[in-house]
Amino acid sequence: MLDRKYIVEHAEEVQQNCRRRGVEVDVARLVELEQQRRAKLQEVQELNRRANEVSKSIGKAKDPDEREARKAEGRRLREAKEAAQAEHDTLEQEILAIQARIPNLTHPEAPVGDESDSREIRRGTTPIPQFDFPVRDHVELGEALDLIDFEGGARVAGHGFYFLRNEAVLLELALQQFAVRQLIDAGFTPVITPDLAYQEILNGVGYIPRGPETQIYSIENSNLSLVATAEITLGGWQAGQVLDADDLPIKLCGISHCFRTEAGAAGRASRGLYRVHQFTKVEMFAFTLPDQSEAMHEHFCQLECQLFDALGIPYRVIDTATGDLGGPAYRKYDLEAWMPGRGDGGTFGEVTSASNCTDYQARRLNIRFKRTGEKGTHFVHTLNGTAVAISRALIAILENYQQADGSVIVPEVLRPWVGKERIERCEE
RNA sequence: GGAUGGGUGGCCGAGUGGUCGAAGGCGGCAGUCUUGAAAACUGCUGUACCCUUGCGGGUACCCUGGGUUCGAAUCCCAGCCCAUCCGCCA
Repeated sequence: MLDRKYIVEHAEEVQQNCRRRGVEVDVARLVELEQQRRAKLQEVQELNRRANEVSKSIGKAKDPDEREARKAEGRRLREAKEAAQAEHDTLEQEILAIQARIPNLTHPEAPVGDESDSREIRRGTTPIPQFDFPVRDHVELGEALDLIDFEGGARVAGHGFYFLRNEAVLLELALQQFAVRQLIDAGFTPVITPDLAYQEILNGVGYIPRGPETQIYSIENSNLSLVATAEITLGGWQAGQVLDADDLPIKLCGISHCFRTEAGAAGRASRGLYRVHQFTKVEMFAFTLPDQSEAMHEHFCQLECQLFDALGIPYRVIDTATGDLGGPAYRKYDLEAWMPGRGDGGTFGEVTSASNCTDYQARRLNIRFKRTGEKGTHFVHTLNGTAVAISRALIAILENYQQADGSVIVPEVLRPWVGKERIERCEE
């Protein structure tokens, strides 16, 4: 959510920003309603003030008649106040409905346009592999090597679920270990978070559970939902808190399961592990001072690159275009790994994403900071970035490291945890 | 699942109808003292919003939503959440 005052004072700029981000919102209408609301608020406050005055005077009134007259006066004022308050609240609701749809401001260097305008800003150190044999995709490899069981997953929980088996299990654990290790070294506090969160937390972070187009699984008869990412729980962790400026920035890396309904995603390039209903993810998250967030964003992107370079997976980094940023992000870098088995002859597929949400999430989650000795509070900035989304990382590893004989080499950095150099199945 | 007890300021914790935005403590800020620091002592110290060029003034907020009342942190109703104990269980 953007600051109301800022919207009113920069209506033209905000309207323009909405256009660029492909969101249709009537900012002028909000400004108009806000003016009405303020006038109404003054009316409410004035009536309240007078009613309070009357109430205080009742104790002093000696004469019973006088007393009754005062009471009647008080009653009348409170009723008038209630009426004005109701009008005010209606306005407030209308304003909020508009305000909630306004996306975050945008970094001036973010490319303007839709997905096709996103800008490639960098490549990984690993070159795209050339194969002199027919390339298999991860589904074939996973089946042949007995690593992934989609049929079993579907039997138990439906399409989009799967069993990881054998070395795939070791790879998942190794990826977690590897990522968490690197991040601890980079000063992150490792955290395993709940896999469920309250509605208000989801909303604060910017997810909308229980809508018709929701991506979120909700628990019946409760206001809990399964999280779609640890961003939700890590951001929610400090909801409603006032942090000490001296404690910032706070850098966390959280491991959680991620659940997504992927409603309406059928038919998209989503074979195998690419678009699943559950996966594990190691997520980076930071609470920072406002003037720290841009540097932290670069830091996140840097770390993601470092991880995928170390894994030996080719990738490119995308500076996401305005139309593709979603609501909360001020700027977003996506890291797209080369997936040789995807599409026709291989394509890049998104594996991580790092967003600077500035104070957009913090305002909804009500996370502020205070400088010692300074009056008042300010909203923190929040950032999130994927370290490793296991399912997609698995795709990239299996497909890039496949060999002519159908085996898959284990990335060197993961061998300590996987315990072998090569994944292969002996014919029985 | 059963039984209790709770949700009050940055934190802890008093407060059962007006004098309560709220005692006390911690933390923070300023000062006295000290070569400096610590300790001790003194004073100040919630948040949001509105009006005002400024000085300043006002309104709301004691989990949420209803209700009673001229007036509610305080009384009534409903809900949400948290904690502890017991049972069950990895």
